[in-house]
Amino acid sequence: MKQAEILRAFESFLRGRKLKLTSQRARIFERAFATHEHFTAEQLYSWLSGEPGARVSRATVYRTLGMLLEGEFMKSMDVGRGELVYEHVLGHGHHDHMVCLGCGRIEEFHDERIEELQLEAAAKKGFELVKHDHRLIGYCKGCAGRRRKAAGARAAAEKEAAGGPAKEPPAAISSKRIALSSPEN
Amino acid sequence: MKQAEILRAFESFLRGRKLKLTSQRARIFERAFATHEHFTAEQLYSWLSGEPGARVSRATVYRTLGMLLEGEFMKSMDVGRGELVYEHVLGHGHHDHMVCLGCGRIEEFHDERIEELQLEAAAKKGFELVKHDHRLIGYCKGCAGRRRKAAGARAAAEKEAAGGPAKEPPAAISSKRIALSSPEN
DNA sequence: GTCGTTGCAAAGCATTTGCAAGACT
DNA sequence: AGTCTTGCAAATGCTTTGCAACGAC
Repeated sequence: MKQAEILRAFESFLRGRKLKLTSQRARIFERAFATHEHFTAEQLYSWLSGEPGARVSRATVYRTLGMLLEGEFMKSMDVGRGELVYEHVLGHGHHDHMVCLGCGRIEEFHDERIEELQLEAAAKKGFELVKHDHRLIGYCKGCAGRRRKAAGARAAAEKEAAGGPAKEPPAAISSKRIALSSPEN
Repeated sequence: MKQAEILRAFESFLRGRKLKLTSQRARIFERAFATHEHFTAEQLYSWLSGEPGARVSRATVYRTLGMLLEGEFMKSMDVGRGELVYEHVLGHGHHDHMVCLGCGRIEEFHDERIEELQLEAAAKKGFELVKHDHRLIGYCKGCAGRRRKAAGARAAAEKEAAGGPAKEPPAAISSKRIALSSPEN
C-alpha cells in the first residue's frame, strides 16, 4: 500500500503550485484512492458525506478532482452516460474500457497490438497522437447470459400465448444523453 | 446523389411510426445531409436559422436529430468537447475518428485489423459487443507542423532573450468540460 | 494581514420536456 | 374531432464559478 507515498506526491504537486494539502483535499484524495473501481464525482461526494469527518462540499470535490487530473493522479473518462467517470492511476498500466449496458460495470482490457495499429494509423495521416479513447460497449458476461435466458423465456412465452411480440427489456442503465457512437460492432 | 432516395427512406421510417415528414423535418434532414462534415446540433440550428424557409426551433432540431439517430440515418459521437457531433451515414462505411486539438477538425480512419482485435478482446472476456467508440486525439498534419514551427521559434527567442521559459500555446479548441480520457498514447 | 480555501448558491451549457397553440387528415 | 407537431420557456443534470466568510502562515 503505497497510498501514503502517493499522498505525499500529491502534496508536493500542490506545493509546487503554492497550494496546500488541506484536510478536505486529503479526505477526497484518500477516498478516491481507497477504491479500485471507477466512480463518478457524485458518488465520491456521497461517500464522503456518509463518512464522519470534515464536511466536504460538492464544489470542493470537483475542484480537487480537477487538481488530481492535472497532476495525473487520476484519469477521467466519458462512458457515454452524461457524467464523467474517474479512476486513479495506481497499479493500473494503460488500458482501455469495456462498458456494460446492462449493469454499468466497467472492465478493462489492453492489447498492445491495437496500440501499435493506432500509432500506425496516426502516422499514415501525419497525425501527431497525444492520447486516445477506446471503449467497447455491450454486455458483460453475466448480463449477456441473463439476456440470453430472458430472450429464451420470452420466445417460449410467445409460443405459448401466441400473442403480440414481446419487446426487448430496456437496458437497465438509464442514460438521458446517449453519447455512444460508432456503428454496431 | 441519392439524397432524395434516402429522404424517402426517412419518410417511410417516420410513417412506420405514425409520424409525418413535416417541412421542418425535411429541412433539417436536407441540411444535415448537405454536408459531409461533422457538425453539432447548434451548428445545424444556426445554419437553418440563416437560411430562408420555415423557422425551425432548437427543440425541433434536437427532436429530429433524435429520430435520425434512431433510424440510423445519422450517427452521433462525443469528441470530448461537451457536445455531440453528428454525421450522416451516406457513403461512409464504418470508421473511427481522429480529433485535432488544434483546429477541431475530425478525420476518419479505419483499420480492419483493429476491428478484429476488438472482437478478440471482447470474446476473451465473454463480453457481448454491441458497438465501440474509438478516437485518436492529437494534432492533425497541418496543426502539428505549425506547432513544430512555433516551438522552434520559441526556442530561438528564448536563446536570444535568455529570459524565463515560454509557455506552450494553449490548444485553440476551448473545452470547458474536458472529457478526454486515456493516458498519453 | 495576506493568500489560498471553502461552502453556498447561482450560473453555465447542451439537451430534454411540459404545455398550449397550430396543422393535417 | 383527433392526432401529431411545433415553439417557447422552463426544467434537467453535470459541472463550474462568484463571492463572502475562513483559516493558516
